Amino acid sequence: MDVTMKDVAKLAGVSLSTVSRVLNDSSLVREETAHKVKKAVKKLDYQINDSARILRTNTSNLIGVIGAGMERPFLANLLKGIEAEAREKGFALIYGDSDGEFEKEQNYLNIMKQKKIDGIILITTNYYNDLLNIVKNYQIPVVFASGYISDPEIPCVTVDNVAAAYDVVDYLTRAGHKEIAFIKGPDLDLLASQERLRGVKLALRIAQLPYNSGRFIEGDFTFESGYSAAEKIMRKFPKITAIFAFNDEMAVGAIRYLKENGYQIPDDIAVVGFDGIELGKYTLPTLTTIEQSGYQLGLKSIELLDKIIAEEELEDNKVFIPHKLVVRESINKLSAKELASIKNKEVLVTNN
Amino acid sequence: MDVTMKDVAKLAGVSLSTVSRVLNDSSLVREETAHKVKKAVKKLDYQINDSARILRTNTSNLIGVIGAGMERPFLANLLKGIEAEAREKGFALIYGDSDGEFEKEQNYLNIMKQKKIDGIILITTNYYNDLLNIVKNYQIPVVFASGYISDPEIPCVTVDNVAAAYDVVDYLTRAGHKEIAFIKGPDLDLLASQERLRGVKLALRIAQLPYNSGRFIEGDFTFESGYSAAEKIMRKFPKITAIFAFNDEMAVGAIRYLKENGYQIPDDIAVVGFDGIELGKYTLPTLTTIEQSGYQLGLKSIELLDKIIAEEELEDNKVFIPHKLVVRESINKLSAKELASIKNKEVLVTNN
DNA sequence: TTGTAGGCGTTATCAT
DNA sequence: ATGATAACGCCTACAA
Repeated sequence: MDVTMKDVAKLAGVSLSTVSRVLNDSSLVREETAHKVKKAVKKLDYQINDSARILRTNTSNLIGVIGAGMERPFLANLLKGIEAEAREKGFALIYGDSDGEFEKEQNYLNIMKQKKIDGIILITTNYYNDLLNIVKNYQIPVVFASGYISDPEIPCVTVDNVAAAYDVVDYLTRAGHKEIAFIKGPDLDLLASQERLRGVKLALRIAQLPYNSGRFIEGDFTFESGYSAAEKIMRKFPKITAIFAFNDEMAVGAIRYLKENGYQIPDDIAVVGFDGIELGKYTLPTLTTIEQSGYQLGLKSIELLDKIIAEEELEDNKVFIPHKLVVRESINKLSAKELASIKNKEVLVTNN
Repeated sequence: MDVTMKDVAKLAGVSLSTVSRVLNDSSLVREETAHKVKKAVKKLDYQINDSARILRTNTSNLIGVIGAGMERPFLANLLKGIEAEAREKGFALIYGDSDGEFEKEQNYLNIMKQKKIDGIILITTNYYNDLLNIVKNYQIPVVFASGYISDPEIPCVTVDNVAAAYDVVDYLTRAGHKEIAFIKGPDLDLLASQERLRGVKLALRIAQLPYNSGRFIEGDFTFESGYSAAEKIMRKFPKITAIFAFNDEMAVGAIRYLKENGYQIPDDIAVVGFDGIELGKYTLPTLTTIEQSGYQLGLKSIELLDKIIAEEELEDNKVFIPHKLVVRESINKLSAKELASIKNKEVLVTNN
């Protein structure tokens, strides 16, 4: 078997407890003794047995992450942010993908509980309401990182999807677009996509444009679904002048369809995405989009979770990360005057 | 504290060992007793304490994954494949990103050892030689999933990078391209990028074209590096007719530069990528590339690792996943006759 | 078929 | 300042 504290104690000529004290930097140990122990640790290349420690202390320095569709660039960066900040704070990560299925989510929740995780980050949108109950029951610190959770007990970190979607439509209408179609996310997505929908509706109402549910085509956040949604849109609504896709991949898929079929972007059709993934800077035309940082989202999620685990007082358990509309080639820019009218507009959208 | 086996035993009116037997489906337990126990388990919502089990059995059903740059679409899919197959086989995942830094890799290796992982998957290319030594020392089953490892003791799963890169250049030369430039990976990447380089050199030699190291521009697998590499290439080698980028993102970055500067693709410049990420089907022009499945790569890696953990006899500890050259709009297709000359060619490249 | 008891490697509570 | 000892929750001989 592996080297244990016992071996270290023997080599250093001290007792088990002393070794333990040294390893946990207890102050009540003579420097000389500590030195002996450390030497023995190094010599034997001793590694602590985490299971034994966890069994005894009931704290694991382990954070569980349950996600879905994490191969999407935005979410891949989210995971990267989570990992980096977790490492920084001394946590290791248990990672599971739920494919958006409730059963798998439950399953991972159980596994993670069995491993005595200190906290959990949920990046999942379909059955979050059902999850909420389980999670509350489990009494494990949790942070949602996939949208706004209205339950006041549940901490979450997210972009302000309503405001961001509002900004997009607001910009488009001020640029003169009256006939806009939308590629929304899956109806199963109860968070981000629904929130963006609300932002869109709000902006349409303010601009006194009609809300026509037929113009919202369902996609699933893939290139392919953006492509085929664009096809549907142009067939059903040939008079459309702008398309707002609820993520960048769908927007890129739509652009491919449009260009393939002879539409000029932005002159015939303006296209806007959401997320601000790197790709958007390298398409032709480059992609106008809502820029938000997945990495930042991940980082903030761990930060919040860490505070909850440490039982610190929270300022707020709802955290928003910044976003901004980045206007690139896929839409026509507003004139300076038109732009000013936006800058001065009153804040119409609040965070709920 | 949580519910333990003791509580279950008491409620079911049996002893601890009986409960343990039931939970591990030992055959030596009366069905009736088993039923009682299971009822108690359900009633109390008992969850095993994994740390205690691991401490006792010294096996964790935990697999460690150390990667770098996992936000790249190909690698994100690799992780997805790993996760799916690991779950299928009853493993949970500990995931760590090394940023390609040796120190972080070492660090995670230690952490994972402390957690008594059953095996480890390494997706890292920079210092793999240094890692090898540590890993061998640790005596933990390992699989490399990022390139061919020549050390016969070390299992790995990978695409045949040499053959694939050869295929690309072979196709280009037969299509008449004599002036080809390359966007390679980081020189620090000691695996995939180096192997592709070898495939390229081989094909150039066979085609009796000169090898000119100046025509290999270093990139880092990002869009941005592809863009700026293309810029360098066109400035230094205006007579170039084809660019082969060692991954799809760099190819897309290059395409953006070329189109932005008035080059027609493929007529002025042909462009080929590597990986076959989904995006390549939606660019304009669509991207010619080597298609390999990251998901499949992940799946096979776990499959192999699982066999090693179970101490099954291996057919081979070097596993190759399939690849194929997918010709899309970014290069001109070969005529049927030219194509035939490839199909009939003798296999010039072997797997080492 | 079931129960008893010892031990996995730590930490924490007592003494000393 | 250090050491002996009892848990933590589980598995597994061995005994019954």
